Amino acid sequence: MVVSSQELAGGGGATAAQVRKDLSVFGSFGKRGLGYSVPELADRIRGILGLEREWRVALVGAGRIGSALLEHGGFGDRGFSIVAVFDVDPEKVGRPWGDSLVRDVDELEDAIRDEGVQIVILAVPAEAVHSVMDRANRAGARGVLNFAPTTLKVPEGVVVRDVNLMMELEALSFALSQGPDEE
Amino acid sequence: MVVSSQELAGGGGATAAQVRKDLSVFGSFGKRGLGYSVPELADRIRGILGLEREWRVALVGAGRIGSALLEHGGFGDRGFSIVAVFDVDPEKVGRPWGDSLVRDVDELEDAIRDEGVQIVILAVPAEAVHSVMDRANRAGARGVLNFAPTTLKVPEGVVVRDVNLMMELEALSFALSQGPDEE
DNA sequence: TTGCGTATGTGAAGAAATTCACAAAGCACG
DNA sequence: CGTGCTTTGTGAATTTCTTCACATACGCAA
Repeated sequence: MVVSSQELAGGGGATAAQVRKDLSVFGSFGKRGLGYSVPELADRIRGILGLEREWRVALVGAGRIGSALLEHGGFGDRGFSIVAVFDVDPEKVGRPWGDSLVRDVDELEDAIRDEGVQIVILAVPAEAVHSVMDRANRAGARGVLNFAPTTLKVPEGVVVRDVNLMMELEALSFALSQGPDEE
Repeated sequence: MVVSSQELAGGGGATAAQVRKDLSVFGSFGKRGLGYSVPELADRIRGILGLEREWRVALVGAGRIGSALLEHGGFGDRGFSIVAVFDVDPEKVGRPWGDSLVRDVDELEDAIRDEGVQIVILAVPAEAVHSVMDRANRAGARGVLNFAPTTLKVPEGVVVRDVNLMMELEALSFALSQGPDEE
């Protein structure tokens, strides 16, 4: 099974040349006159994205966002293991969560160290984000997926991705305001 | 109260020149030697983003993602009104949801037309996304916020934003794999 | 093995975005 | 009013990203 840069481009919103150039950054694994072998391409991309290894993930905040993540599932398949879940609420601490139990957020540092957590998902209120993140970083976590509407100031070497629903809606609002009917 | 481009840049990850150039696209509202008046700037930005008007939003999929949205709140304050919630599950239809009730997804087109919905939030399984989106578009919705892991092919004039948690994690994975320890 | 059709990989050209750098403009103070 | 200090707004320079275009390489068939 084989796929051309043309086809790859068709799926997303890119051009064939774009696809080829992007892939070429990581080496040249395509057969001229033929295209890219799908299994090989998939392997290469997994390697590039670092999905070959297992990533150990901690979820902080056992609220709805956390539930939504759990429901979605499919993380394990892609190499992301949620190894611990934390909350401040004594009501929630001790309750079952997937395969494990919700732990008190006080145990965060220890757990990160003990479990070798590299990535922390922050599903906590904006006020709490900074302190949690600092503690997670100090304990050795270097990746953060942040759902709170805050711009984080992070230490060197820490990578943050923000998911901000309000911003997404605002982007829609902007795009629609520019639309043909409006201007 | 006044703020300089320098300060604005400090908050996010941009430079002062960047901020000034971006703002200048939409006109020049800043006082030389002084900076930008915060209230005026806020007003202008609201205007640019189209947040002055009310946007009418429908949520399709009364699952955890929907709950997370509801919990988050603050939409009304920013001009986004969730005017209807839909689901296929007969269990869920008829249940209360915020101020309203969950409606059957069969009513989608009618409701969009009747309520003047412009934006649809898709929190449904990947398989269902296309059919729901097509119907929403046909009924007049022009903005889509999609949580399903699918690349949507959309008609002219429709704006889509994707929120894909797996991709965010993969981006973290990639960034961490490039990190100082690794290469 | 030679020739043909196809699709990659990549320099070079072109477009877009970012940064630089500075004139013009406002405020404060005497 | 004039001098000095500050910060905008914006052309020009620079960097980054995208597209073009074509030589190169592969498969296949005869």
